[in-house]
Amino acid sequence: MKINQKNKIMPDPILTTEKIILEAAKKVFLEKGFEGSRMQLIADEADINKALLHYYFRSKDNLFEAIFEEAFMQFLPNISQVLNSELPLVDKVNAFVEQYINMLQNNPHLPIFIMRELQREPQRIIELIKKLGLKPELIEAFFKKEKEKNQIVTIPTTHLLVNIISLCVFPFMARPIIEGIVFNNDKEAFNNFLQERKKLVADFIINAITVK
Amino acid sequence: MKINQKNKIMPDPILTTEKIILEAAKKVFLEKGFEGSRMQLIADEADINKALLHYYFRSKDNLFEAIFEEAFMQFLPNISQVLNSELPLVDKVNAFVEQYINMLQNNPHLPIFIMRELQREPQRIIELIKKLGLKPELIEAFFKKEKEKNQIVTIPTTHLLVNIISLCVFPFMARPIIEGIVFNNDKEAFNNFLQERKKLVADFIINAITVK
DNA sequence: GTCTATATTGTGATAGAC
DNA sequence: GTCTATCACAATATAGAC
Repeated sequence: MKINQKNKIMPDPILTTEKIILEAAKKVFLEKGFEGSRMQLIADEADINKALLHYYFRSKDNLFEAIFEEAFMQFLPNISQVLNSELPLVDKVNAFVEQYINMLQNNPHLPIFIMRELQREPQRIIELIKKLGLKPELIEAFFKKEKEKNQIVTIPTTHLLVNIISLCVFPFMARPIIEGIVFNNDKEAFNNFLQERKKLVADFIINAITVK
Repeated sequence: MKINQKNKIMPDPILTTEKIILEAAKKVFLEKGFEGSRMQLIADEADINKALLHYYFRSKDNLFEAIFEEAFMQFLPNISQVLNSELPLVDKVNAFVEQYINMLQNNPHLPIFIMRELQREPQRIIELIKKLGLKPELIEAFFKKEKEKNQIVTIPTTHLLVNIISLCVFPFMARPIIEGIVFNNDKEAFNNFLQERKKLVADFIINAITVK
C-alpha cells in the first residue's frame, strides 16, 4: 500500500480519495468477505463510482490485498508485548485477555474475516505471513519464563497459546448464535457478556494452569 | 442423510440422483461456502450437468438450504447426552470433549462453514434454529447438577459452555495458521496436535473449574 | 430424467469525454 | 481525477429435444 502520491505536502490528514476508498473497502470486505463483496457496493460506500476504484487499484484483488495485510496484522495478538513485561503471571494473563478482547470489540468482524480468507486461499496467505516474518520460535518462548519458575502446570506452550486465543476469539465468531439464541437478539446482553468475559476468561486460564 | 438405519438390511445403498447431488453439494458448499460455490462445480462433482441440479432443486438457494440444516444439526454438540449421563464430572468432560473433537476431525470444514453462513444471513438462520427447537433452557441446565454438588467453581454456565466449545472448535478454524505456520505445513504434526488436545483440553477445563 | 443450447442477469474491468 | 457508457465474461436459470 505504498501507491501513495509521493511527497506532496499534506496539510491536513485530509481524506484523500485513496484513503476514502480504503476505508470503504475495509468496511465492506470485513463484513462480507472477498467473494461476498461487490465493487459497486464499495463504490457506493465511498460515494464515488466503480471506475475510480479501478483507477486507484487496478483490480478487486489488488484492493483486497491492500486491506487484508493490515487486517491480519491487527488480528495477530501482540505476544511480544506480554512476553517482555515483567509482570507476575496473573497480571500478564489478565492484561493480555483484556487487551485482546478490547481490540476484538472494536473490530468484531475481524475473526470471521480472517478465518474465511484463510480457508479460501491458505497457501497464498501463509506466504504472506512468512513474508511478514512471523516466527514460530516466538510462540515457544511465550510461557518459557513462567515454566522455568514452575508456576504453571505442564501444558505444551502451543496448546496453551491456542487455548487462550480460542477463549478470546471464538465468541465473536459464534456471535449470531450466542446473541441470537442465548440472548434473544439482545445486543446489550451480549455486550455485557463480553464485558464479563474479560475477567472470567483470565480467571479460567489462571485456574487451569496454576499448580495446586 | 438419515445415515445408517440401524440394523435394517440395506440391499444396496442405492444412489439415487438426488442423493448423489446432495453429496456433491455438501462437499462443495462445506469447503467453499455459498458464495464461493458454483453450480457447475457441484455438477462436475456429481458427474452430471447443471440443468439436472435445477431439475431436482429449483435454485442454488434451495440446494444450499437442503445442506445447511443438516450440517448445522451436526455442528450442535449433543448436550443432552452429556447432561443425562450419571458419570462423574471428570468423565463427563472427558467424554464430551473427545466425542466432539472426533466429530470435528471427521468434518473439519464444518466450523468455518457454519460461522461463515451465520455471518452472511444471521436472521434467517436464527429463525431456522428456533424452528428446530433449540432452547436456551437446555444450556442453563448443563452443569446445574454439578453446581449443586459444589464440585465446580462459580462460573456462569453460559460462559463455561462457550469456553468448552471454543477450546474444541477454534483450532479447526485456525487450522491454516496452526498447520501452516506452527507446524510448517506438516499435516501429520497437526493431526498429532489434535490428538493430544482431546486429553489436554479436558484436563484444562477440569483444572479451571475444580475447587481447590 | 437427462441432455444441449440459450436466455438473462450480475459483475469486474475498460474506453473515452470532460 | 472523475465521470458515463459499455464491454466481456461468468454464473444462475430456463427451454425444449430426446
